[in-house]
Amino acid sequence: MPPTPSLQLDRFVPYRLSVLANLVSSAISGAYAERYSLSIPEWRVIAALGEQPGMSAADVAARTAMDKVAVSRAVAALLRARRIVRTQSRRDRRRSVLRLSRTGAALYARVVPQVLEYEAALLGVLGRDERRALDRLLEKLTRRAGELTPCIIARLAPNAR
Amino acid sequence: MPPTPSLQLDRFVPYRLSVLANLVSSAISGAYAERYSLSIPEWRVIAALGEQPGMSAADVAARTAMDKVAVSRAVAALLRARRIVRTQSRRDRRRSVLRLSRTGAALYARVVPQVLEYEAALLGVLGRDERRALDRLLEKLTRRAGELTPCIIARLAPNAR
DNA sequence: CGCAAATGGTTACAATTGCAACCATTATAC
DNA sequence: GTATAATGGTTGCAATTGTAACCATTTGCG
Repeated sequence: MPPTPSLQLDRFVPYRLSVLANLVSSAISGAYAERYSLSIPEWRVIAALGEQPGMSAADVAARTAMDKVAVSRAVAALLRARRIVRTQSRRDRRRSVLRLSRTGAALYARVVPQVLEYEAALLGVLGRDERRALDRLLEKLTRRAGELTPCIIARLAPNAR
Repeated sequence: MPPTPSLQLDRFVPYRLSVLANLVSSAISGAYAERYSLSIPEWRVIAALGEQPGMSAADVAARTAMDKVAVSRAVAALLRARRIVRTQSRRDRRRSVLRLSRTGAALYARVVPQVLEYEAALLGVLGRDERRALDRLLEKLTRRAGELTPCIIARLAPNAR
């Protein structure tokens, strides 16, 4: 009987999740990074705007779970490359209104099928029921992780902001 | 019929995996980072050595899916803090032999229950069958992602090293 | 109204990270 | 055997990233 409850790394779900997510992320970014010189945050912004045009930077950040600084930098790079265009909201002059440019939309249209193809290849090992189970598990775990995180932060840093 | 097969970010498994893994990782690191001033790579090295003492840096890298540079730096920091000790392999004088120091082992013993507790809380939303399903899915997807990654790399960068 | 607080967004600076080059040692080929 | 390649590990440098501070605008409230 070990004095410490034993931790087996490759039975440990957080670790396994991290390894899997990293594998998948780097494979996906391989599908556009070099080819179109597009960083991961830049791609995320493009993906968000391709799905729902007209969002502000803050909307994009919320939508993609990115940091607002990361969004700001990605937006700056995409503007420089003329892959998106930015206007100002009339109602709230702080808010930007972001859209894909023609170039950006073309890029989006080229990359989307590739990443979907990757996803299909990945999920190809799963049967219909397994996919449904995966969907459900991701949903449940993400919700629970979201509930757990602020609480842990509060517990460990009760004085935080 | 859209000209582009549509990408819905929150139906897209790679994206969902990444969000979940980030949530979980930051929650976990919250359990030791501040408290023991231990970075994520440092904790990974500790965890690997706690589970299997005597590994070399390369072994640790393989075991934890970390970059060898990251391991090297984490090892340097842990040596400075006297949380691990390093000797040299007699048979191969390039290889290091790493072990937790008494301090490191104590740290390990204190952190392990916390991270296990977090894992238990996370998995608490799942029933027995769901946990089994999760285990199986993680295994299948990780294996598949591993198979897919080199192939994609090869396809996109046929001239790579 | 008028002031404090909140929000959107950017910038500066420091800390992390990744990549390539490197040294030392060991394995392989001739 | 020696030359060459491969492996273990570290370091330097550049790029990425996170944090905090900041400006502008808007919101909430007395």
